[in-house]
Amino acid sequence: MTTTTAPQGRTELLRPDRTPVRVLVVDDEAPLTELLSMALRYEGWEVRSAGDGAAAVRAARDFRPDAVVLDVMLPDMDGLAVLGRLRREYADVPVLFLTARDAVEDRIAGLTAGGDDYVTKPFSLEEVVARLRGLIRRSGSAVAAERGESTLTVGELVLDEDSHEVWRGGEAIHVTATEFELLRFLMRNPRRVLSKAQILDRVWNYDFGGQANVVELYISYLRKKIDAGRTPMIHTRRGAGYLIKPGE
Amino acid sequence: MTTTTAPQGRTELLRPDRTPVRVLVVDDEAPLTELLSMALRYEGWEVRSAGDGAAAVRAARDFRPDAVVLDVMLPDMDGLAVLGRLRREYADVPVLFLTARDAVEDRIAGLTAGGDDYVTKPFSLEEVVARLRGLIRRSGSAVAAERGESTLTVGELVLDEDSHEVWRGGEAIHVTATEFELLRFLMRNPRRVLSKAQILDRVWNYDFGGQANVVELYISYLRKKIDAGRTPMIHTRRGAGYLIKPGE
DNA sequence: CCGCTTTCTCAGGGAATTCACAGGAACGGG
DNA sequence: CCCGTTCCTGTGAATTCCCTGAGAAAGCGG
Repeated sequence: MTTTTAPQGRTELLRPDRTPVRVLVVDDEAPLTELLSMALRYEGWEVRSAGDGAAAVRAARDFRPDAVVLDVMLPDMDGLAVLGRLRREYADVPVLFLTARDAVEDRIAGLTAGGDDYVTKPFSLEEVVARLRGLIRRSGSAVAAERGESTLTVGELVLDEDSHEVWRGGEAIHVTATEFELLRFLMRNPRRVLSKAQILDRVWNYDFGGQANVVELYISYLRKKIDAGRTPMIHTRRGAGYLIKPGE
Repeated sequence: MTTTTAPQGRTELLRPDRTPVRVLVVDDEAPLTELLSMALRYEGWEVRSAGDGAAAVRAARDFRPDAVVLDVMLPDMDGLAVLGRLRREYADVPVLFLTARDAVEDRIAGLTAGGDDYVTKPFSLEEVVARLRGLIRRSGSAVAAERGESTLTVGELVLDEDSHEVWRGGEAIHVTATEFELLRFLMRNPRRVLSKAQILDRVWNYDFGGQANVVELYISYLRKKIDAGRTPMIHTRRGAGYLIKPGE
């Protein structure tokens, strides 16, 4: 697990009064709450967590979160009931739902109606963070410290989180879903070495049980697409990890 | 699964004093009220809700809505009675009726004579939002922040929300009701990936319990009509969803 | 009531993607 | 310069994801 602490500067989100964005995490599986809290704090956000619906409602009342991460399955009450309660006293807070993959079809119906969003378990932290950022950005409860629209830029490399498109120097590059998430993670941490363990933690689902060399493999894929011929932007720091930076 | 929909700026409606449009939702089924409120708030509107006729009249009195969504079947009094009361003290407010599909069509016909409109249950959120927009726009109680008329345009593709007509580069294209709503949703979010779940949520009726691959099917239909031969505007982002954008 | 349109399910086929494995290359310490 | 370690990448197989034809069911207009 990751232990770094510095938040990303580039697209940092802040509340209008320049204090950190506040996020409430509601899930009954403690390890998961822990994992999420760490990842969100890493974003520079203030995090509070609750293990059941009642606690969630209480927490919301005095914490006044800017966004909520809510497991649809809770021990005491249905996630939907919690949602109802939250919305009653706190109408506009955007919610990111967590749900089991196979529950999607039926229970999710209507959840994303209000502009909310959801992620299926098991998820990757990058996914959760990206979605949450989107929700907060769009809810208008936060102010983008810099107007970054929905794109990340590193040198001549541009990645659009809305359209899932990538360009290098104007030329469009096709990337697969996994490649996209890996590249997004790299680009959100330009010039910073990311270890393979860190990458696995953030980009792959938290229950991924495969070989650690998938990271090497996908770095290799990305290089073929991003760096092919040109001056390399993706660099290896032997024994440490990988980093991306502008090519010259 | 991806991204959420963002509030559409393009055709945003505001009151003459630049405050948000106000909508009163009257229905006795709480989950439905919830769903509607979420979707309407997401449009940037201010929403108040009431569970029965008496509450509705009371709410209208101090909320002064610009439009009302009114279930024709209410526990305490007939929707018609509510309408009467509302109209007595608040003559011009446009009303969108909600009615069961098999309800007597002629009674409704009379109701909508005055420029009101109705939607049958179960409805899709896209449908309700579109109708409500139409009502508000026509009632003159709101001012279009930008003059968007009633058409959506993406590249050479034009969709008229009033007449339900579609053209690509001048050539008229016939689309069915479902195809129209899907296309409208895509066009309201150009260049943004919409997940199949999101599309199901907004375009299909809220009680649709079918296979998620209807979305694939209807995308396929639309492509045959919109993209046939020409440069494609509808794109698949494998593992993420679909998006529409100008074809060059 | 009949025929046409529209909506939707089902299932097969095809293609893109993910991932394991393994041999070879590159690196760095001694 | 040698050797162990770390990293790179080709091959191929399994899996997932997507597309679409065929046809049943439901709706609509006359």
